[in-house]
Amino acid sequence: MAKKRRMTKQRKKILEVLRSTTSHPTADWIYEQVKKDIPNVSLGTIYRNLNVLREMDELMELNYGSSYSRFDGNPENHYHFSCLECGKVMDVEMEVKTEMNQQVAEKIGGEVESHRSEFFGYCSDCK
Amino acid sequence: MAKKRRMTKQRKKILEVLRSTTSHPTADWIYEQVKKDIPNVSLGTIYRNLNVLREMDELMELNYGSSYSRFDGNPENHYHFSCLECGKVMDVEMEVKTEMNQQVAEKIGGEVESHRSEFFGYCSDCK
DNA sequence: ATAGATGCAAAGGTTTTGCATAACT
DNA sequence: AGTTATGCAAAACCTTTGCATCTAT
Repeated sequence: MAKKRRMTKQRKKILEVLRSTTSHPTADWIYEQVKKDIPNVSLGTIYRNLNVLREMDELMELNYGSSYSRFDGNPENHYHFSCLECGKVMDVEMEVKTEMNQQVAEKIGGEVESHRSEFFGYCSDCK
Repeated sequence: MAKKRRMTKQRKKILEVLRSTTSHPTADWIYEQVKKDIPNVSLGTIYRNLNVLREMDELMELNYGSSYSRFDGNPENHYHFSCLECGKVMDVEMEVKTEMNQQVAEKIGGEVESHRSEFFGYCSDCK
């Protein structure tokens, strides 16, 4: 059976930070924000909680190209756009094409639960 | 101007390994294969060449979730399926929906050059 | 001849972990 | 009380890099 989860002040604050931005922050940025409230929080705690929260489907982990992950506090499935110039990652407000899942399931002869898409190009500032 | 590239035996062998499989191998797996022919090849050379080959658009780098990259010797844009049970990554033989790029460009007010999609679920062996 | 590539080993940056202690429920 | 989480620091992990040497063109 699943483990019981406690809502510690660290975990609560991490979620709060994630929910209050649409900037898809890195673990380190989250660490810096949480430290403002809980000065002696450790990076290990940030990583442990990000993993727990991902298992709880409270966030999405993104990793496109860069050597570090970014985290998205919006657990609803949605698409992302990544600027090739400035590296910014933004949400795309477009409905997810779930019908593609069925098409792929037929192609591979398996079951498809979800998909993710990332778009690459130049944002309005950089183009 | 772009650098001149040499076709060393290491680079040639790495490409050969990549082209001869559809298994989306890791750098380490490629290293093991190349070592069979060139026993004293170094991992650094594998990584350097994978980066060069990516710049030359001879391969695609994939990084979904896991902590290490996988490489795809098929440089044509195509979709991938990743099995949540066994971790296998396979190509999806379906045409890329390029019309989505334009839709996203309008949403974000920028330019979109490409997109990639990964489908998640259970393959025919695991479902 | 010479710019580009290699091998080796060390360094790099991100993420995970062991352990003793603290704190939710 | 009991078990889950934290802080700290060390370790793990994948990838990159410096440097002397080699090699493709």
